Amino acid sequence: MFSNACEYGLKALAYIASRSIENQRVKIWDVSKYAGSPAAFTAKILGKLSKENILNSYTGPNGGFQMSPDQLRDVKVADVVRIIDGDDLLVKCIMGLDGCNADKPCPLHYQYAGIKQNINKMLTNTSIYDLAVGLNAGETMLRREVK
Amino acid sequence: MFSNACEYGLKALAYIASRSIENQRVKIWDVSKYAGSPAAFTAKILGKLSKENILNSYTGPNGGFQMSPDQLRDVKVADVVRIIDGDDLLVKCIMGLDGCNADKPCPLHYQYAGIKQNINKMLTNTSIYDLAVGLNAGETMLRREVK
DNA sequence: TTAATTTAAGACAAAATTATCTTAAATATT
DNA sequence: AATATTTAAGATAATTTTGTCTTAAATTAA
Repeated sequence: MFSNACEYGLKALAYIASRSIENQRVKIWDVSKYAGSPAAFTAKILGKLSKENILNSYTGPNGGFQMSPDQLRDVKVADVVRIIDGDDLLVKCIMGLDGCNADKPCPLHYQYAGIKQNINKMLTNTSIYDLAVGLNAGETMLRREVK
Repeated sequence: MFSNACEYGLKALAYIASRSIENQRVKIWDVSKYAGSPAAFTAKILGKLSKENILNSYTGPNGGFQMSPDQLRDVKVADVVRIIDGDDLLVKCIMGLDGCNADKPCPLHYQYAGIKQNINKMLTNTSIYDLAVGLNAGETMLRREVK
């Protein structure tokens, strides 16, 4: 479904958002620790997302990563998936048939059509903020336990 | 969703099944041509599937690939996906959270639960035969046009 | 201005995936 | 038996993904 990079990116953002809601800026080691993702690799992913205005990064002491209220409000899971994995998951035919549609369907087209629609809904309707609130409420988690 | 290898495998099987229904055995070049997949790579995938009794292969003149009536009846898309891609798609957490469940859910758990269930249904309820009948009826296709 | 902290950027490397090519084995036909 | 046909198996290679390491740049504080 998602690539490792995308999973890391979403988990990192969920954590950063959960702290941003509390007006906290977090460092890459914190992110790595709480999201359970390799620090250097996650840093590279966050750099890419930062360039795309998904979150903000700051160098120097008191630096780190943070999401603005605007970003918390606007960024959807779909935006992150598109940046990291491209839009295959949102648009591609499940059998890889180029130009698959209701007129020229692949053999799985109709079985998959509803699922694809629901995946699109999930990705476009869920914001990073939505991922974060459950974390802060202790209702959801990013890893089994924090070392 | 599926790997390239899995897409090739499913398309190849759909074509082989469509010919097997007509009691025809097909050669790898035919498969490659009609499924639009690289021949040598597809052959390797079919070799693996053949070992797992998804279809039968025959060497020599009049050789090729064919599915038996039993295989046509019994083989589900899920079987093929499991052999080629493993069972991640059927069981894994969308965020990669180890041990994600309703008690310890990842932030996307509830949004994804229904989708995951529907993916499982699609894969376990659809047989390779189902993929083939639409092809023979001219209702579905495996590639834009055959060169 | 110097030193410490933190992310940025890119080189480097390991592993997985995708793909091709060559040789071997099996089978059928003559 | 010899030959042609076809898949099997494994070597090889290219590409992508995953991941680390080093150095640079930015920022803060003393």
